[in-house]
Amino acid sequence: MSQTVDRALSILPLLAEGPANLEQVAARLGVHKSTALRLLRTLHEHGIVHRQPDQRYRLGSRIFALAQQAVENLDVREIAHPHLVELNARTGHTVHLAVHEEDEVLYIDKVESRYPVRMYSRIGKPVAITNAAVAKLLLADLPEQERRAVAQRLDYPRYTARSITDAKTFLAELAKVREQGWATDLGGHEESINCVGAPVRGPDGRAVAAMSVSAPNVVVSADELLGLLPLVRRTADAISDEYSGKTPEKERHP
Amino acid sequence: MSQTVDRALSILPLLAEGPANLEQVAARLGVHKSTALRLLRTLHEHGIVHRQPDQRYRLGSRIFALAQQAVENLDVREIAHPHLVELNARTGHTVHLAVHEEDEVLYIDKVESRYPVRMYSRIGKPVAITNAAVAKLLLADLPEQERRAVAQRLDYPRYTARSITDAKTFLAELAKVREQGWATDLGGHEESINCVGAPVRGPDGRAVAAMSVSAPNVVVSADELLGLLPLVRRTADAISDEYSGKTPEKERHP
DNA sequence: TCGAGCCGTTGCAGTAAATGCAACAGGCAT
DNA sequence: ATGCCTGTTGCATTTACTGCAACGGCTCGA
Repeated sequence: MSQTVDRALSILPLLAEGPANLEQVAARLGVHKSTALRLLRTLHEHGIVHRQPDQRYRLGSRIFALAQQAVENLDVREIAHPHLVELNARTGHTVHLAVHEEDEVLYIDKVESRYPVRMYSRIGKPVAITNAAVAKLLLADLPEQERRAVAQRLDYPRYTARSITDAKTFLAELAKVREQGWATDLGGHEESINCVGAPVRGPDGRAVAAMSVSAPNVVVSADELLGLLPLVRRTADAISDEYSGKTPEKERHP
Repeated sequence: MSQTVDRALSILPLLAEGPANLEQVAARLGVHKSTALRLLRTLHEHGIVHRQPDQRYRLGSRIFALAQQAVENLDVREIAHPHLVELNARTGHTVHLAVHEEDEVLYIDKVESRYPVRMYSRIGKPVAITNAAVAKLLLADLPEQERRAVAQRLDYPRYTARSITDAKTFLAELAKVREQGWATDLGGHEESINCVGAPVRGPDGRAVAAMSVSAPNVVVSADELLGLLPLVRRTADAISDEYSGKTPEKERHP
């Protein structure tokens, strides 16, 4: 739409490949040297572009600062909420969103089941970290050393007969979750409740949150709940994409 | 220099603060809505700006992708080299640059001492990881869990009487190094050789490399070498800034 | 149901601002 | 010293950016 800006922005991916001098930039833009110079100057004034001692141009610190500030000011909950609502509308079950924080995993959003039977949980409340699907997802994403250390520190209460009650089993479960990219909790926390969940990832690929769908046995069987897995994963991926600022393939013709 | 580009770039820090709609952007730029719209469109086409479902604008994934690609294609050695040469010119001693890679710390650049007595080292060769100043610096920067795990895995050869020979001592030394932001090796690897070093940090604050000045006892005493510390640190910081694309305060009037 | 208000979008005419040219300048190597 | 290579500047041309005003879609309230 705006030619000047268009040209200026086209410089960025070019410089991301590595340092380049004025002539190279001008050549790849297909413009006169003087034009390229003025564009680079403007980018330079904004700190987007950095000038090396050898006069060549590179991407500058401002790019890093902007990227960092942008993620800091992003609110997962705000972005995720509409997706959670939609998933709840489609399935009718309780949907949770959780984050990891200092050896705890906390619910930060929840959309209640439309069925009369509901499970107990509250926004801001720590989850059953050794069994909840969202906890497995978030801990599975940690680097190996830290994952092992955390697993050692935890308590393993036997909520039910199917609870995970030791670090070794837990780590094995995390490895599986890490591998497959989704997690379940089949009666490990509350006897009659099953969950299936998937991670929400940020622009760097790390899990920033996790979401799950929970339902009691009496409403749907574990197998039926697992049938929702593709939908849950698609939802989580959609949140990830939106959180990362990715624009999905949409508009074909204007 | 270029008004259009200047305005377009001014939008970025504004959006980094959080999502904003067209009017807000136009207002803060001091331009007509239609002008802001066209700028945002251009930014959008380049993926720099993302449009949320609620029509508001945010920074897009391209920012993150660019920042990431830029650091990947950056060569610390290339940037550091002139600084190392200058430091060597000023001090006369051997200057090393090293990086951390899979439980090893490797020399990736070296500027030889001007004195006849030289120390043995080679580019590409692993350093004495339990004693070298550069190794301490790079390992001290790891997250605590990983640092502990690495320390356990290492061997602790007794090169000299002053070598570090156990994990506990090593971890204590790393903690000290982490705290003070610089490191030494006083005869821990070779009896008669002392080193003093400082870390090179990337835009995110993590150490991407470390550099050191080494000299034999017969040329300068350990105390004299320590006198070079401020210079070494300034050099390392200068490399860090340049690596991160920071432009130091320079030009006052054009 | 209708209408008012809010915001984003579009077409257009005027002109400001970007472009390319050509000449200059500074550095480096021959 | 001299020539080449690359970045920089002043200027005339005209392109393409701007602001205006009118339109359109949507939401909210009467």
